[in-house]
Amino acid sequence: MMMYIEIDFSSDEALYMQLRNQIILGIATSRFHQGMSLPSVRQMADEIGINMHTVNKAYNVLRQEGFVKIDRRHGTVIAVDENKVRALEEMKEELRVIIAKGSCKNISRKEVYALIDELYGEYSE
Amino acid sequence: MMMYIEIDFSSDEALYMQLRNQIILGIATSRFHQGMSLPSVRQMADEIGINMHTVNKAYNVLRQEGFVKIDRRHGTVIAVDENKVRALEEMKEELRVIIAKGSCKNISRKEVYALIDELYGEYSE
DNA sequence: ATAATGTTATAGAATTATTATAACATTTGG
DNA sequence: CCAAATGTTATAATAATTCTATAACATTAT
Repeated sequence: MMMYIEIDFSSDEALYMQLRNQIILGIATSRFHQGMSLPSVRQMADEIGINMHTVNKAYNVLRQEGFVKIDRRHGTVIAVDENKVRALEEMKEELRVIIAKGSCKNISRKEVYALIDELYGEYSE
Repeated sequence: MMMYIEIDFSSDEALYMQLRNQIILGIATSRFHQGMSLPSVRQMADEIGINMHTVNKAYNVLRQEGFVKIDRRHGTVIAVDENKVRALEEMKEELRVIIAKGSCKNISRKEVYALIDELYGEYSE
């Protein structure tokens, strides 16, 4: 099954992080849904032209972050763990410097709201 | 002049990025203001116990991002370049995966607004 | 049984991050 | 004018991370 994952080999972002991001974006846009199996590490590696271990690393990051469950029987399956408290804490830390940067550049709260709305528009609802 | 920069040597984040972040946070919280000189690369390196070149790297990233100007005469000086269009574009890209992650975890737009408000509260205004 | 799964181990190459010296031209301060 | 300080550049070495390459393993699906 084709996943149509886009990897930019000239990017400075690590391949396993690009893959991790693509899968998170895929879940957010409902291309990937709860219970759906991801290709095996070997299939995914073949499809996008990278090494098996790089895929494995991405899958394990996703497991650590509560986006998939990895089971010997069914491979890697989308399974979003909704620990909202933890997710909110993580988001706050991830936003800290980004918002500081915006504040320095005189970006208002409402302008950030608008960006949030744009992005939420691209995702669910 | 003491800058009270906090570096975590056990963090997985690169030292030069930690320093870059601390300075951006310092500007956002008005600890550092427009026109203020940062310590020379050698002084800063001594103060926080890292190498001169690592500081130099951080300063050059900050210059690239429009937070300081580096002048042979006055050293490195806080000078925020307010290219708002560019800043908004950068912020949108930085938010993309973070918001996708939140959307997966059922974090609502309003909950993100609240986080933004909390963080803006820590900064200017 | 055969094939496919994730996992583990080992090894090597490539890139990045960090430190260490040293030197340079320029500019500041006494 | 002279000494000290500035950012910059060069070179080198070490460490850590990233990515690839094989190979093998136990478990599970068909």
